[in-house]
Amino acid sequence: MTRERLTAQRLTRAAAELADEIGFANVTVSALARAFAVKPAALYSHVRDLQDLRVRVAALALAELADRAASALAGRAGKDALVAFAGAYRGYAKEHPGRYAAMQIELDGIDPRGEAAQAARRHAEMTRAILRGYRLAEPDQTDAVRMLHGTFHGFVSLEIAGGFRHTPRLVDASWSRTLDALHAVLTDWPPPEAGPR
Amino acid sequence: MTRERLTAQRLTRAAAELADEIGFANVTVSALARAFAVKPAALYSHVRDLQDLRVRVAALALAELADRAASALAGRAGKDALVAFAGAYRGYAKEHPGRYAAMQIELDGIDPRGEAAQAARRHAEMTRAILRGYRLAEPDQTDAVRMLHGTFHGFVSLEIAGGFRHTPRLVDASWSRTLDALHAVLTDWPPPEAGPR
DNA sequence: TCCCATCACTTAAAGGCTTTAAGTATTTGC
DNA sequence: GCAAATACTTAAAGCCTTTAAGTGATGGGA
Repeated sequence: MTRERLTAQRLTRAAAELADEIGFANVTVSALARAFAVKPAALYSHVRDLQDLRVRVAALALAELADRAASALAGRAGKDALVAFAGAYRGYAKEHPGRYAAMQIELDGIDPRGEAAQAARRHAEMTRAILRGYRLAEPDQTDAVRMLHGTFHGFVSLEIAGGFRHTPRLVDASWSRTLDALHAVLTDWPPPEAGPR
Repeated sequence: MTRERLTAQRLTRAAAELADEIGFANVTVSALARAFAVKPAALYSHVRDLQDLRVRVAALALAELADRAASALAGRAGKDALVAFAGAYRGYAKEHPGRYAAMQIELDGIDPRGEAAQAARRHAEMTRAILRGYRLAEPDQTDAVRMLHGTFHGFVSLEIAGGFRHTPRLVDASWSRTLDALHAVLTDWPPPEAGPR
């Protein structure tokens, strides 16, 4: 019974699977060891500790999402690109809620040369690429990047958390109209202090 | 030494304090018991279990935020109301990161007649009140409520998580411009499929 | 081919967490 | 002033993380 040897990569992938199945918060060294029919202590040769494992899952998810977003973006521009990128984001989050949750961990003390930080940079670059279609100059571009990121993340995480389930309106429809609204406001980005009224 | 008796309310309040200090994820029955110089088991007369404690903190936070938002909204309308509401939301989240995190727990299996669900309903009502200034009919109103909620939550939680710290631009400025953009798009809410280009 | 070192995992153990059950002491109501 | 309820402690089981030491298989060198 020469079972497959453990590696950090295999552990990370399995942890990501587990996260989608039982929730990111329930991904523990013990649970992962059980999945490999191995004692918990065995994992510590491959992964520093639980925190390390979780950061690895976050990095995996970030990279996967960046890949998917890049594919979605390929060959598109303008509103098309916006919708495709947003769709990739939302689709990934809904297919992989555990991985998505992993991405939300504090990325503060993370190695800026690590895979996670690199994937995060790819995301930012893609968002800026979308905005190129709208001809926004700095600092408007940065503001718009932040607004887009915030809107995507906020909408999707409220949707996953069930925050929209109390109103019958289809969430897909609201998502679509939210993208229409974002497109409109990017097309005609208002100057500062557009004035009340 | 007649120390103050424990109650669910006092525990909840202390847990909220603790959450802001050490992070919501680190609020445990043990830590809370320590704060009261009491054995962990003592808490179980007042609170069903850890999950119950956490839901109580979430409900407290939701109610506090609803109060603050209501004050901010009083006597305002139009963009003024939007900015005040959003400011209350962001201010609360930044002052009380632990409580804010508590609000993000799955509210799925929650008692719909409980304090938490009630506070959530107050939030939705206030958001709709803001939108009254923009004369949106259903289903646009629901879509806009979802977009606003999502944008506020997403922006603020990315900010707290440190997602904006890699660009020098002041976050306050981006927040302000994001509100300008929301105001603009609410003022001139685009019809469905506004068409690419 | 044999041996030895390394590797990959197990065993063992300490310490923290949640949660229940049973015990004790204090307070409360009559 | 006494009995009963209350409020907390003690005790214990079970699960978690993490480190250290142990074991057996593997594979490279002679």
